[in-house]
Amino acid sequence: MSQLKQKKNDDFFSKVYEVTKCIPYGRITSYGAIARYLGTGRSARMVGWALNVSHSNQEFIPAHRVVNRSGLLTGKHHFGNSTTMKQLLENEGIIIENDRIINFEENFWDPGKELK
DNA sequence: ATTCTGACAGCAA
DNA sequence: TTTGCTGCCAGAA
Repeated sequence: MSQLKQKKNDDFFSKVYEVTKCIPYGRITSYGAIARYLGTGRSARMVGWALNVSHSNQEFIPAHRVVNRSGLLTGKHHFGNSTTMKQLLENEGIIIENDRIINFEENFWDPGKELK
């Protein structure tokens, strides 16, 4: 099955998926937090990139729980409809206004702190 | 092989 | 204060 194309366990991406899937219900985190947890440090962009390809993953990635450090739903447009991400988060008890999470710090979930 | 982009973050002016 | 530029790493053209 063309495993030749498969990288070595997706290394970086697999970690991003794992952490993202570990985000508890009603919790949210930031790209930088995940990137920092992965050890990539400031390459938070890669986290977003990984989530971008997360659609290729058969597993459901709660990418809607991942936002930028400002709590802004930057990638909402990637959920099909711009309102999908907002609906999902609100469904989990996250308060969103103007595509921004109001209780961001309250429900913030730090992988490096929670998972460790 | 080189160049550009990308769901960010940090720092400078 | 706000605005904008650079830096980060990895993948696609």
